Amino acid sequence: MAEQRSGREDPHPAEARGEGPTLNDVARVARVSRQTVSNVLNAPDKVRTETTRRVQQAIQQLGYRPHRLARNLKTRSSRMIGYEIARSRPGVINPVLDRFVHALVEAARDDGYHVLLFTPDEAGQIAAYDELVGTRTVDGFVLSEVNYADPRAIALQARGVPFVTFGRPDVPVAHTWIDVDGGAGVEAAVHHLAAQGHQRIAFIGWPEGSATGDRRAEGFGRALAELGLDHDAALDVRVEDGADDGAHALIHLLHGAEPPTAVVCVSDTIAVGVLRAATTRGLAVGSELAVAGFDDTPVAPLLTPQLTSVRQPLEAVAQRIVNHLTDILAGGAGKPDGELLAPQLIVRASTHPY
Amino acid sequence: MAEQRSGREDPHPAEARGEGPTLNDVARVARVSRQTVSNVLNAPDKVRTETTRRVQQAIQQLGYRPHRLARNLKTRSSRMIGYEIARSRPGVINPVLDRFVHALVEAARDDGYHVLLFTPDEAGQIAAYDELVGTRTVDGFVLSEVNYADPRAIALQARGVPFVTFGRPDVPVAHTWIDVDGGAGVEAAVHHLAAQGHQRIAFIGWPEGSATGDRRAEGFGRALAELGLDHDAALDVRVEDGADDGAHALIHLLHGAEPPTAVVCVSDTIAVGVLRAATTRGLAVGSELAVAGFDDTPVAPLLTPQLTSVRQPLEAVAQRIVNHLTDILAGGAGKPDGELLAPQLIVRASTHPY
DNA sequence: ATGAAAGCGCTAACAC
DNA sequence: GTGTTAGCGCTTTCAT
Repeated sequence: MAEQRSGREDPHPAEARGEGPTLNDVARVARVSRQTVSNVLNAPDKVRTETTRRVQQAIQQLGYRPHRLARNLKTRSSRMIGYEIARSRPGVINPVLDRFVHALVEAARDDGYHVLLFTPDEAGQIAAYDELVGTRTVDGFVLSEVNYADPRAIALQARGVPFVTFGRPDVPVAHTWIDVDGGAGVEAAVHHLAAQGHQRIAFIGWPEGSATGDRRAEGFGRALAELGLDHDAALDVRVEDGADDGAHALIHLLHGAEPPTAVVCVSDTIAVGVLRAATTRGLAVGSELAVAGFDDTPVAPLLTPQLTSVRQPLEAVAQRIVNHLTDILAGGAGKPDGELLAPQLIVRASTHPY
Repeated sequence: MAEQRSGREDPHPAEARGEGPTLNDVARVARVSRQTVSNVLNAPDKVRTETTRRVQQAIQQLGYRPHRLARNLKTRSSRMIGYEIARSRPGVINPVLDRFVHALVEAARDDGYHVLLFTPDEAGQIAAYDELVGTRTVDGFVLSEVNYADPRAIALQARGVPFVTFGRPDVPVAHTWIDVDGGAGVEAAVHHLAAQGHQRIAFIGWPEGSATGDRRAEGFGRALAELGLDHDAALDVRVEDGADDGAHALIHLLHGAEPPTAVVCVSDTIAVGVLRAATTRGLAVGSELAVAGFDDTPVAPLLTPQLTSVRQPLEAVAQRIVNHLTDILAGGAGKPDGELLAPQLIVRASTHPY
């Protein structure tokens, strides 16, 4: 027998649909209206304690969970953060993925967001970002490995899409960023080596043009100046990011008129090559030649000797990035802002003379 | 002046809302109904060419993109695949994250899905899966590193949630899985070593109880049997997954009555330790002691000497997993099914006598 | 404090 | 082929 009109009763109770229970089901069981249930969930102080209790119980009993899509459609937000996962390059130890992404996911979760991974297709990198924004699949982005004039940052900026970068722009602050002071990391390594008595300290960096690499290189120059050491151009070399490149660089350095007794590398990958070349040449790493790397990748403690390396506080970076981004998404924007975090030198046997 | 009533005209054109254009806007511009626009997008053959053209042009002109949330709410699917990202353990090289996750994202994208990353909170691992399913945030899951009687697989199975695993269950097929034949990988390594003339070949595996580890160990026994070699219990040891553990294991092996001339390791992490211990003892790896690892992690080619290792076809695994999962999600289920892929031995200097 | 009504943007039935 | 009519499950005015 049909109801006396009036749609009071939900014509499609959950059980009948083979789906989970809805707000309606909860409301019916708790004998309140839908909105009251919604209020219990989203504005608890608007509801009387007794009512709240009854609703909570109904929720419990039915195993109700709000339908995220429905909520998001109404709210006009996906509560999703996009992160582009880079293709892994063979022969290069990805310094970021493992720790950083996990930290990102954890931080996002604590702020009520999820992380959506994506990777560009033939349509191109920017198109991938546009697609995600256009379909409102994500609310904002986290960019890592940003470089000077990063095309992604420029595009997102132009479109007014919220994002925070891991890495800072060169222009005066235009968007919010978090970065690790790579220069300070190299500085710390050089000071550490000088404290061990080293006078001829070399730096093997990346070719000019990468923001990250250039700033680390600057730290090298700064440290030498602070220590009153000569900045010998012959001891400041640039190679691609590969172990073989590092090995060749070391051999080249050793062939110089006044070879270095210590080497700071811009990456662990390069340091691996340096270690190998040194060992091959019969140099005792640690005592005869000190070597430091950068990023403290998982292999650093596994090498022989264990590699001294500059560790980035990736967990803190991820945490701050998510905090800033969720702030922006919550509308509590404030001006774009930057934050520079300090890295930490992890000293191991490769820079110990004993 | 107000419209003559009748809601024919959308009272909220896109420009007025500061949001992107909607189906309505496109329909208005193309002078067709909403439904026709929807058909152009979802059932092109239902629409006349001429109409299609006009609609396409309107879409173009407005820069329209379907609102994913709205579509998903209607279709009752999120087109999202959940993947639990494991916390990175220090000192262990994660063999999976980098290549596998990227491949997963790429494969999912090609099938019209996105990958959502998550990690459990205090509520517990299974609770995290339940939450995602309950809120209908994801349509299904990919599980990696599954073990015997994996609690996640059991829980999802019980709830009827679609999922595919990387790794196979021990019980007769209950769900769809893809796996790499680890035993065959170890077998290949042993055969390769035997071909080099080695007779005393050792295996350093993980403690019993891990599906992956046990199967790799079985491959060792199988290979010895095939080669007619003795399965000397003293040459078949089990340690935790760490470089130090590998180093200790090798030292222990070398102290035996009849030490091995070759060692196959269940992981690259262990192999790193073996390499280190061998070098420390003055053993020439390659000629005096051959060493093989497993997983061909990014460090394998960076070690000295370069490490022979068994490489898993992670890209193919991801591809197959996503294909199966999207099939299931599309309703074209079929019976649960398994697929075993062959790994490939990458031979490098650590097992070469010259 | 609670309830009724409206509608987010889309697709699925069903008419025409 | 195309348009009309209903919602998907939720939140948000606005009454009460």
